[in-house]
Amino acid sequence: MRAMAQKLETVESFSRGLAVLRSFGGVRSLTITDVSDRTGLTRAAARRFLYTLCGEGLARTDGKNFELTAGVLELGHAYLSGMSELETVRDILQDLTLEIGESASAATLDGHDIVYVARSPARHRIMTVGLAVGSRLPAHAASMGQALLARMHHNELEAFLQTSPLRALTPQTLTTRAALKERLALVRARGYALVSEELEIGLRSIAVSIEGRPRNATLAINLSAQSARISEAEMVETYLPRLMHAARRVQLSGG
Amino acid sequence: MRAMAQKLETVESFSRGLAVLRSFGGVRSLTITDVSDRTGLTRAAARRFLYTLCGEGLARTDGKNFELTAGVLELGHAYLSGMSELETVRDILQDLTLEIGESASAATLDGHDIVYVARSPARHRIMTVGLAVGSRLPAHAASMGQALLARMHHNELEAFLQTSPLRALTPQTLTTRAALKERLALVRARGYALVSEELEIGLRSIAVSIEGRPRNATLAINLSAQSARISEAEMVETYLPRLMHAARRVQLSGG
DNA sequence: CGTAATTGTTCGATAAACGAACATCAAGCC
DNA sequence: GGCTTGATGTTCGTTTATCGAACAATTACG
Repeated sequence: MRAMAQKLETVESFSRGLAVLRSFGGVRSLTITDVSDRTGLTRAAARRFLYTLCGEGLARTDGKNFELTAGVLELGHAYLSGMSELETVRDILQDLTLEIGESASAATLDGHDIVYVARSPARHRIMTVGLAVGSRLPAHAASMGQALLARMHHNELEAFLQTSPLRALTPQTLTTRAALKERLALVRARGYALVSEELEIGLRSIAVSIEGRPRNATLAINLSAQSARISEAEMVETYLPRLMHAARRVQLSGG
Repeated sequence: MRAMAQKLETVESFSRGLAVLRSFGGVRSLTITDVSDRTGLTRAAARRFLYTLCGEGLARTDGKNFELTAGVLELGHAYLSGMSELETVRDILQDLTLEIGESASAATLDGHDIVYVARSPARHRIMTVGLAVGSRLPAHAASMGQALLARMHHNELEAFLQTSPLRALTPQTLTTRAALKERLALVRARGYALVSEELEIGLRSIAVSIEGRPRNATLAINLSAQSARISEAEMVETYLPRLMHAARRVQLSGG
């Protein structure tokens, strides 16, 4: 798609503006010069885009510092509100959490990452970084990522592997194409992805993909737990049946 | 802020692009002509912006229909990730839900709406429309909205009332400035906002705002229940103490 | 099949966006 | 306090990015 953009007319100022919006990631407040540094735009350009965001109600300024407003969430909401099945997915995930006492999530693939689209957290946090809708994690190291990659057509998967860094997050992360391909073959054979300590030390999760969805709207759901609390065998034995039942419910709901 | 934009240099193409992005709200898939109709842009302009979104990985197309991708969530995430206190807020809301068995939420004001920034849903859904982070509701009819409006400075509140439609969502909604002002005075005097069936028939909720936050970063939390399950008096007696305790925890956490 | 309407696209013209230069502010030193 | 230097914010003539009218392609209907 990025290659495609080379041949078709686009609006460069829109891209630049989006870069300005993204430059707020992780920080609350930025000056014109901060944004200029983060985006590579001139201060004059950064200023114009920031004032545009303010004019749209997406940012505010005290004259020196700029902050995004909650109105920005409306942009993400444009995507979520187009997914009519998402309410049902949330309810089903919540049932899972009540039943099992562990966090349940749904994610889709975007580039080399999974993106969380729904979450039902358990009371006890198990990852060092809190996850929310919109959070991204490297697909190769995440159970939902592997479940979705396993379903990709061969050419698509090759393209993914050619361009994905396969970064090591822990000593357990699969960082070679051969290792990941072997794992994905196993995922395909078993019908689920089980990931232990590849994403984070102490984290184990199991995922399945939702069948019957269009190729460009794939979705996976998972359950995560601390690896000290449950063995792989036990996760398969006690979590997997319920997870597959939930997946079936999502599928039957038109999800 | 919108008036301010008249005097300052902005990038009109960025605004137009954002309008294209927003035009996907509520639908999954749009053609060039659909977007043109929804935004008032020419088909040629709509096409350029759509292809820009595709080039940024925020949309994809089969050559005819365009859909947003999950990458759009990254834009909303730019706002959420700048709120360092949000993880703690989520945890605290979840404690509330576990304790009481009802949905707990946090929201901020944006224009005439509240915008949900965190949610801990109860198992039983109580509103006809599911809420998620990024969901917006009219502030005047929502308990968190009233809690936040009650804390506004006089001039600010007057400006809000001058421009807000005060739309009736139910026969109980407060739709006159006088009625709303009277309610807000009561909210101020009591220290909490109690809203019954003003937002939706069958829905009762109680909210408090978080003290000690900067004027432009106000936050409120609430508990919602079916009005048939709990009376106003009982909500005040059993929910309010816990809600205020949670608010205190949020405040002390730097939230 | 032929016609009309609708939808998607091209490219010369225009005006929107650009950034170099200027103005203002802040910090440090005497 | 005054002066100098460096950093930050802004202005406006110039440039080029974006524009939409007109054309091409596709679809729908009789």
